[in-house]
Amino acid sequence: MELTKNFDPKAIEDKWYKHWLSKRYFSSKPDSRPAFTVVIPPPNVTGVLHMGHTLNETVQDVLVRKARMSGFNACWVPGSDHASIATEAKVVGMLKEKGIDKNSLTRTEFLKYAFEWKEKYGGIIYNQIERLGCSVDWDRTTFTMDDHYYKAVIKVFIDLYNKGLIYRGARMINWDSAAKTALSDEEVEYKDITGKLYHLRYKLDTNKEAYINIATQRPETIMGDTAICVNPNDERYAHLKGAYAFVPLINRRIPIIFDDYIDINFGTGALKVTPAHDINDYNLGLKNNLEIVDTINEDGTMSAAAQIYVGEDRFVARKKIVKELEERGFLAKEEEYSTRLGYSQRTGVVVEPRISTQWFVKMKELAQPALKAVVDGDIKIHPGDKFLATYKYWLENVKDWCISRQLWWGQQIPAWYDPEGRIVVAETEEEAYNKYYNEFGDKPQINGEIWSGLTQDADVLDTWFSSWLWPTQVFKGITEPDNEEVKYYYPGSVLVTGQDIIFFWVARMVMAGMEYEKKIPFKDVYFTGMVRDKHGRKMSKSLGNSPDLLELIDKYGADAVRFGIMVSSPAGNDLMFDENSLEQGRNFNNKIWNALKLIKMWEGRARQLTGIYETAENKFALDWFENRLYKVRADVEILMTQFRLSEALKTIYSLIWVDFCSWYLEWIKPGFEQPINAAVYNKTINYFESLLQLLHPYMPFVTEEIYHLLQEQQNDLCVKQFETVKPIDATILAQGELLKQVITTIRDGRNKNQLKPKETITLFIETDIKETYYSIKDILCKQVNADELSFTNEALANTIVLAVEKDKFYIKTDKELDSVTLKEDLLKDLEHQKGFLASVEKKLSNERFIQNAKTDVLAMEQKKKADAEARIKTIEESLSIIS
RNA sequence: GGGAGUUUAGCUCAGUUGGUUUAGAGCAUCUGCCUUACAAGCAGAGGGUCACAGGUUCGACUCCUGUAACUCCCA
Repeated sequence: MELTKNFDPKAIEDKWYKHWLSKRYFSSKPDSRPAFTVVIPPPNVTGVLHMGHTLNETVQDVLVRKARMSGFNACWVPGSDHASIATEAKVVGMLKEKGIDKNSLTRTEFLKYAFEWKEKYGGIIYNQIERLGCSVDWDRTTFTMDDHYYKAVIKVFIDLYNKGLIYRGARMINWDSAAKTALSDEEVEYKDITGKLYHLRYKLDTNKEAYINIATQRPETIMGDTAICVNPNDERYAHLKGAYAFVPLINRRIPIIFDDYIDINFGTGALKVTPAHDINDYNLGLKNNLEIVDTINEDGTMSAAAQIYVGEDRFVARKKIVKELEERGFLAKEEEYSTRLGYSQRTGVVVEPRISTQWFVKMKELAQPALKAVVDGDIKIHPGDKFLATYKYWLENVKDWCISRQLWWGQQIPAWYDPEGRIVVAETEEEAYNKYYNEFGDKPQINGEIWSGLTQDADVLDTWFSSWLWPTQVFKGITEPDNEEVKYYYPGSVLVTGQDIIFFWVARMVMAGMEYEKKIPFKDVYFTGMVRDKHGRKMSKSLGNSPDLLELIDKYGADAVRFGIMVSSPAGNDLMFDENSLEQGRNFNNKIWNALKLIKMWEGRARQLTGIYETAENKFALDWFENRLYKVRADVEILMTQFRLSEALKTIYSLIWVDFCSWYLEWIKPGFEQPINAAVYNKTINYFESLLQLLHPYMPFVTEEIYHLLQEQQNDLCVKQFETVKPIDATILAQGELLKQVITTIRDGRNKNQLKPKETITLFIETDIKETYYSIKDILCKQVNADELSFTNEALANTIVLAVEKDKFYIKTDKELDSVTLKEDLLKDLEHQKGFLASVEKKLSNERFIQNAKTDVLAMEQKKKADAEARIKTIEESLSIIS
């Protein structure tokens, strides 16, 4: 069989993914094995996978594939959420292009368009997950607007309402004037900006010539002013008790009130109170029974109540009002002012504080068990406790959750109102009627006529109000409580997600899990960092620094993308994404491919040759590598349970590239066109298979392909189970290290003396432990291109002298030697060793050290001292024979 | 303003209860090699007063205090 020069990912990725699917390796049914359950953090249907998702999905796939190969029944549930605000905006935009106004449609008609849109674009994400090689159970794909899921959300709403944990009320909420909906506190992002502080003159009615100056950032809201407030301890305003002032431009007469909430030192010390447009003013208003004048419409334009500039956008109105205030002498001064403004996470517009009647979830009660689960350690957060404090803080200071959204795309709130505003909450309209009848007695009468209808709340629920049920409802735990699947798969094993949604999603899932399953939803939470570009900037559409996933896969291959993103992703830290690391992944693919090519060259030459297998160097190489393999297997096992996935990958990478390719294969490599012993060949195949298996969770495609090219296989690597790790022989590992060190030292000596790789040498070893070299001397000769090796008991003149540990090596060659460099190197080493010895001796001559240090530490120091002295002696002897 | 975290080689990071050869890896750099698996490669090398200043200790990258810079969260 002819193998291509380089590995070509394109040729095999699709083939293997289809093969795995056809074997149904990714589909899971409850059985006698322990479950390993992961639910995908549902990306929203409007999007494409960005690099953050790529990191996230890769981490999950590594964990899931590893579990599947380690005796677990691995179940990874894919899906997406409906993203009410974002999707509705896209659908409205799509309709607009078709010349259709949303308001001209009925709710049902609109939803039909929305579902069509979802069918068309919602699959993009799934295709990307597939291309990345993710081993998700596609039969379990769940969408938060599926029928059963919709029912679950409604059921939970009703249940919490009946428990008194959901209420409806008028509150100051965050209003998104572009999406025309309320937002939860978590959906507001604050940014520092430089604004302006306007000092305005309000005429007092005590004296026609007297004014009071107030400072405001929002002059367009003065028409909503219903008071001016000053601090009762502020002497400047003490005389104004009981006084009134007039709002500029509209001349409303408003009282001057006193409250120590006011900061005397801020602005002018006098605050205009606009209860409809500021949360603090709202509270002041409640306290002082002030009127609420709402001057801004839901689309952000000035309302009729504003009296002037009606219909103008709030920011346009601001400019015009400032101009008019200035012209009419009400503007005392303007100053620069740095402040923070809230922006909508979804639409980016400035959030408008607005009084509005909305639905809320009481969070205090739900938060308690969720806090306890993490504090008690039932749920472990990784890495370390980096995010524990954030989680705790939020739950300890949690505020009620505004869950109603003024949209159509989502679960419609199951509340019905009569014309007097009385509420019943029920699953269906019919049930609502019955409930209403039961609750309020006879059918209500309006204007003496029999009343004929209840109206359902037009709003839908926050998308997170459906996502928080994800770990249970993907197994229908809400709609069919205690069913076999939820009993088997819940709680999940690990949740992998970004630290940015710790409140939105993670904390709330724990709440829902504790409330409805009475159990935590997952045992471990692994937070990935944010993906940045190589300059450390956030990836964003506007910067254009976010690469296209499919293009990257086309260019480097899925395995290389997975490698690149995992290798540069230490747990929890931000990841500086750099295409260099993908290149490294591609090179790694190629390295493994070439190891395959080398071994395949031997296939036809593998013969049972008497005596050859049992040569000492073959046996040494085989034993050494076997132990290296076990050592790394054990290390990787530990690293992975600690979620140190990046380190585990680096460890495997180095085992394959350095230990296997650079050392082991060179050691067992037969001479040019020479036969190889069949036993050595077969063991090498087995080692290679183990390496591929170890790497498979990270790079599934290339490993599966090579696994099958190595030899005829009865199974697939994808589901090949790991064998238990055998005990490790530390002695042979140490011997291997010594051998590598000797080889490297001699090669360095060759290099420094400009010996060409092809020039052979004669090597002499002066050592007390000759027997150590018996099993490795043939490897040594091969690796340093020595045609002759012998032992000596004395220093040899006119040779290159090198020292490793207590042993000395003499290289004899025809070439003229660079004794100056040689001497310099030895002197440098001598100096280093002497410095080291001094530091050890200093320790050992300290009485308090002798008294306090543990015996094994003491013994170690004494050994260090003896070793250092021996090395110094070796080096000095070597120096003495260099002319 | 409050809280959390980070600071180790040019870059990205390890360094597990303070002692393990006077700090490790990958990438990048430099030198030499087209050696019959691989130039997307091979062989070798150089590079760090562990942010700064104190303190605890026989001993500090590791523990404590302070300072500085950066990042994130909250108001």
